[in-house]
Amino acid sequence: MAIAASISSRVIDAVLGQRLAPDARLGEQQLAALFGCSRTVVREAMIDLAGRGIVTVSPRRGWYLTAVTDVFARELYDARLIIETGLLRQLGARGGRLDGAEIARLRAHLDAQHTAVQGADVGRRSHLLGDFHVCLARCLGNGVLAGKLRDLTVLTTLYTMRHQTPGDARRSYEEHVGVVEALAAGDAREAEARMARHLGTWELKTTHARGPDPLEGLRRALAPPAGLPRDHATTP
Amino acid sequence: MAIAASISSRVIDAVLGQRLAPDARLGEQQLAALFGCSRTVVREAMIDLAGRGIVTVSPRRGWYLTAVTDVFARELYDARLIIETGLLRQLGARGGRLDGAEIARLRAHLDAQHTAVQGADVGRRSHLLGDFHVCLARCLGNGVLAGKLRDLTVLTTLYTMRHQTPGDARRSYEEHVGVVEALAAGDAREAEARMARHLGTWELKTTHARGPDPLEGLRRALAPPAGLPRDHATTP
DNA sequence: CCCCGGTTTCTTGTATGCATGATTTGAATA
DNA sequence: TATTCAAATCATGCATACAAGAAACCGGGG
Repeated sequence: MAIAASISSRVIDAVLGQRLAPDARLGEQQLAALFGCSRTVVREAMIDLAGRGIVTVSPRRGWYLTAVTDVFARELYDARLIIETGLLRQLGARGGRLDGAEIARLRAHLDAQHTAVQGADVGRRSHLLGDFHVCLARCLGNGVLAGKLRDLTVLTTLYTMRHQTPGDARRSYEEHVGVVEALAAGDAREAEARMARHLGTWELKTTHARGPDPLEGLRRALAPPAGLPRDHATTP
Repeated sequence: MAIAASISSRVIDAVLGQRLAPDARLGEQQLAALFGCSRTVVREAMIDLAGRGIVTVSPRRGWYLTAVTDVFARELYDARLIIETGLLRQLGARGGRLDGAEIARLRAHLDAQHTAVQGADVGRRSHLLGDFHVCLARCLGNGVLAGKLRDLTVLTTLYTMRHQTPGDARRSYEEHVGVVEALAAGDAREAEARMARHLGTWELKTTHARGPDPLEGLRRALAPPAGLPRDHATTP
């Protein structure tokens, strides 16, 4: 059964690292061959991932990474905002603060993000920037919400890969630093506000891209080249 | 595959209705016979439930309903508080209010709770009182968090079945009424406060029962009868 | 009476085989 | 050339068979 968990984990890593895009096909046979096990084990992993919303099964057709719709993405961002600010708010309400070891862990994570942001590996960058939120939630002491947040982060990545946001990695990193610094200073309330702003800007970026336009993909792909006359139109 | 979902659903219903207690054994063979399918399908349901934390597998021994520990229960209550108050806070922050249809749905649910609280079916009572929170979350428009909340409610039930709280069903019902009335009046902020108080009292009830006492169950069971002399002690 | 060893039974873990249905391919036809 | 229909292909859905390990059971010895 550890094999199934490993498959799930590898798929999640691949998504976070942007090596797998939404609608990517995950054939049972292929994964079985790749991991040297039978379809039964692959199936367990797929069912697990499906329960977390990361893959979707089309009956008798196959398993695919879920394509996150706009309205669902809105729910995702709402959920993340509620969970992450809620955890920080709770820390503040209880007058608690993170101990040195946890602050150190967060700072180490920030260091990794820093080098990744300066590097060229866009997958690793995305992975670390997303994983920071999970790491923070875990430091805040709630494993249940941390686990859910990991799934939400994966789904968020699946969404942003399509609607490629500006991807201002540097800014995201700096906002992460701001949150950790507030926590290190023992100011949980400020950390909460900064996190709300951090997630809020994301939400805005996607909000302007909303609107019921099911032809978004086609429209973008088939848009006429700007500035060129339609010199090969079929109906003049 | 609909069969597997049905099995999961039936197990969840049984827990919410307190017809299955923690540590209850869920044998693959027995469930297969009961649902008229093969172990393969049962296995899918178990894996799904395991991913949601509702069942736990002991290798080569069997599947059991998870026994929620005290520290984990604390996380559960924290998570519920964050999610439920967060949803209400978000509604207030956006200045929105529930429309008539949703208020009506909540009121209908309250009616069902009312009759159940007065009735004798303790299972149905527990089921409805727990389900109210899920219904509310769904009315608040976030399916992701509503789904997670359902799982958390199941786990909460598994915990309270052991540490039988006073079970003040009437009071719970009245607090639910208070939340819905605030929502009907368009006062999301008040609804949030009432929900926080509602969940807070629960948390208190379990908090006083906390403390690292792994012998709690034994101690309670083997406590000497008050007032009676130990006239049959083995060592006089 | 209690304890210890082997055996038996019962459970899940994994692989495999067949059924079913969706998709694609191909040729025949208007 | 475009279209339609049948057959082949390929994927998952489900059941079953076997392997492996855990717990229970039973007999013998102290």
